[in-house]
Parts: sequence; structure tokens; C-alpha cells
Amino acid sequence: MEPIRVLVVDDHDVVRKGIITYLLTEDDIDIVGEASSGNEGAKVAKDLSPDVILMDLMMENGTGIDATEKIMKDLPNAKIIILTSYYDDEKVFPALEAGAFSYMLKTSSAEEISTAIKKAAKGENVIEPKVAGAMMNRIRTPDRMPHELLTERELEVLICIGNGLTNNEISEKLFIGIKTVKTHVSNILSKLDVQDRTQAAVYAHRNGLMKETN
Amino acid sequence: MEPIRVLVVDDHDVVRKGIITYLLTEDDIDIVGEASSGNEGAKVAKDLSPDVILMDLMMENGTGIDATEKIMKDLPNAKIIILTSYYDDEKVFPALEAGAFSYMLKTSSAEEISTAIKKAAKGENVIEPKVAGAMMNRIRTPDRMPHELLTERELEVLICIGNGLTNNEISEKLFIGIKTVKTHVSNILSKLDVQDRTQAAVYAHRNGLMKETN
DNA sequence: TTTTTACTCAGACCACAGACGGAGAGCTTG
DNA sequence: CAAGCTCTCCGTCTGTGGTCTGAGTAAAAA
Repeated sequence: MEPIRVLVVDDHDVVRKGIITYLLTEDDIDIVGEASSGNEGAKVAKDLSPDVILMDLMMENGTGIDATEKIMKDLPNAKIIILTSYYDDEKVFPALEAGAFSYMLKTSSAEEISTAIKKAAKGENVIEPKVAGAMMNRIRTPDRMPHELLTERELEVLICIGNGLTNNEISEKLFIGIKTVKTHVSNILSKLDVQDRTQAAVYAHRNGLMKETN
Repeated sequence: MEPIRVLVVDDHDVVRKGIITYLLTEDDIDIVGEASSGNEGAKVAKDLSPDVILMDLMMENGTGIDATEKIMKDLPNAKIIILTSYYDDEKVFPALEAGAFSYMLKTSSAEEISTAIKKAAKGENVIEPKVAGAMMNRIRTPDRMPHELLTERELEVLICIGNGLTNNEISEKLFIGIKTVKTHVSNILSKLDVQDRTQAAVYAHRNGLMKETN
């Protein structure tokens, strides 16, 4: 049986080198390449077409989710294993929707990761307990995130609220009347099912909507 | 010259193994132990009294800052190098105050880390560019963080605001009158130099005051 | 073409938020 | 002891926030 061709994408040098060094001790795993950013990872993947890709989320240059999406377009058969530091509800499903095959945490042991790679090569996906729990929740409540119901304009207004702007300041910033702002705010509050702008701001922060500005 | 005795503390198995595997290739570095949590790290450090300790912040069981503090009590001569994933303003200075010797990011190359270890052993500390920048700011503006001016009670109220509670809800939760809550809120707003509770909530989230509840 | 959705704005209304001034009780510090 | 800080509470007043109802325009979907 041929060794599994693996690509490792992680912007943390030591982590990447470390994973690779470990995986090199595995006979049936072959490290064919490495990349230190999502963009680079997508390019390298296209060139090498590896069997399995170990992908970090949270990278500085091009997030792992974008990279996953790109790679899946080029190589629909690639098995991408997300390997990230902390469990983040907001990241899991975007990653899985982008085409990730497994979702592992770096708290996993080295053995678990190598078996995850081998299983991925066979087409078996590994589900972390925490991720499994979240998936159960998602299945139970297949709702969209409330803020996905917001229109573009409403999202703009919500970002402003998340930055602590008053209705007046928002109206000046977006060049619209205060009345209009109030309308938007009211709609936002009812769509997010919160009672006031402060809760809306909290919502925006908790759900990662402030990433651009924060 | 004797090899430098190094202890590696990181709750991510692959990361820890990876760092170790790499450092083993260095002749003048000797890995004497490893630990997968802050608490364990403190114990092991006491037993082994290593020269240099590579310490991850953000661990699930006992944060690296606490561990650093403990270790420095036991081994005032230990050089603790913080090695963490992401730069976090709120974590750097507590870590340095706790006695950390250097502050490195995992984006550093493996070479940088091994040289940091060697320099630490000699008594030279390595400062990441980002950390250096933050230190300059701290020196230029040796102000306390505004929220450090808050009293305990005010901080409690601020957390409530950060959770989107109204004055009424806060008064019920803390078993005090609404008037009292209003007084606290007013004081908080002026101390944080913000105009309304929404901005206060934003402040709380941006400055990591919601970590317990978030 | 008709219908729907998004964006805009208006007036009226009420409740809460927040500012300001004042005050008493308890606790620590000089 | 006196001074200072914290936490508590009161009354008053103004402005903003938010709801509700209603409505016009433009673009996209049916």
C-alpha cells in the first residue's frame, strides 16, 4: 500500500515543523509539502494534490476556511482535516460547510492525529467529542444564525451599534435620517430577538461580527 | 559547556511533541521534562528545576500565567519563555509581571525559538517585535487600564452591562436599588470615559472582561 | 405585470437611561 | 479622631432609545 501523501498548513512555524517531525516517524504517511498561510496552502495543494491536508484555522494571512473552500474547488477528493487550537462554535460549521473532512483539536494526542489522517485517507471522518455535541445541537435546531436574516444595511447598522455609536452618529455615518436608523434598529432588535441596542452590541461581539473593526 | 535543561509546558499534544522533537536536534539543549497543564508544569518544574521553561498561555487546566507565578516563587532563577499562539495585549503584561522572561509567538521560526532558549540561558531576553511595540506604548503611557480604576462592585455592574442587562435586571441580580445601579453606571461611564452603556459593553468585550461569562 | 423585499422617512408616544446634586453608613488609612 | 473611599439610596430633569402606524420609491422576483 502506498503511503498517504500529506500537506501541512499552519502559520506557526514550530507547530508545523513539530507535526511534520512527528508524522515522519509514521511509515505509511508521507509529508509532501507544507505551507505557512491559507493562500500558500491553496496554491501548494493545487500543485501537489495531496491525499490529506492538515489545516490550521486562524491564520494571519488568509484564513483556513477560505483556503479550504479554494482547495475543495480544485481538488474535490482532497480530505482536509482542520486542526485548530481551541474549540469555537462559530468556526466549526463554516469549516465543515467549506468542505472540511474532519475537525480536530490540537489537544488531541499525536496518535489520534495520525489515526485521523489514516482514517481520512480511507474515507472515514473523525469527529471530536465537542464537535459531535455541537453537531447534535445543529441537527436539533437547524436554524440559520439570526443575523443571517439581516439585510446588508441592517448589518451595517449593527456593526455601528457594536462600535457603540448612537442613532445620531449612525445617521451621520451612513448619510441617512435618524428615523431611518431607528427603523433599522427596531428591525435588527426583533430579528436578533434582543431587547435593546446594548444586547445587540453584545450579540455582534459574541458572534464574531466585529472582526473587521475589532 | 553543559546542555541547557529545558521543560516544555503545553496542553496541545502535537505542539508539545513537535517542539520537543525539534529541540532534540539541538546539541546544547536537553529536554528534561514536559507537562500538559499549568498545574502539572509547576509541579514538574519544582522537581526538575530546569534552566529554561517553554510555557504556553491559554491552557485548559490552569493558565500559564498562574503557573509562571508559582514557578517563580519556587525557582526565582528559572527563565520562563512564554510561547503562545496569538498576540494578546491583555495577556502580555500580566505574563511579564508574573515573571516571564521572554514572550514569543508560535509564528516564530524554530530557529528563533532555539536561539531564544540559548539567550535566556545566558540571561538575555528576547522580545518579539509586537511585544516590543506594546511595551513602548506602555512606557509612553504608563496609565492603568481604565477599568482598573473601577471598584469591585462597579466591575460587577460592568459585567452585567456587558451581558446586556438593563438597570432593572442588574438591581435584581445584585440585590440593590435601581438608583444605586444608576449611580454605579454613571461612575463606570465616567471612569471608562464612554458616553453610554452600549459603549461600556463594547469596552468590556474588547478588553477581555467577559472571559468568565463569554 | 403584479408582488415582494429593501431602503427610506414621518409623527406620536412612552419608558428607560443618564446627569446632577445631595446624603448616610461602614471601612480603612494617616 | 479625621479624612477618604466604597456602597448604598433619594429626587428631579432631560434626552435618547425604541415601538407603532403609515407611507413612498426602486429593484428584484414571481
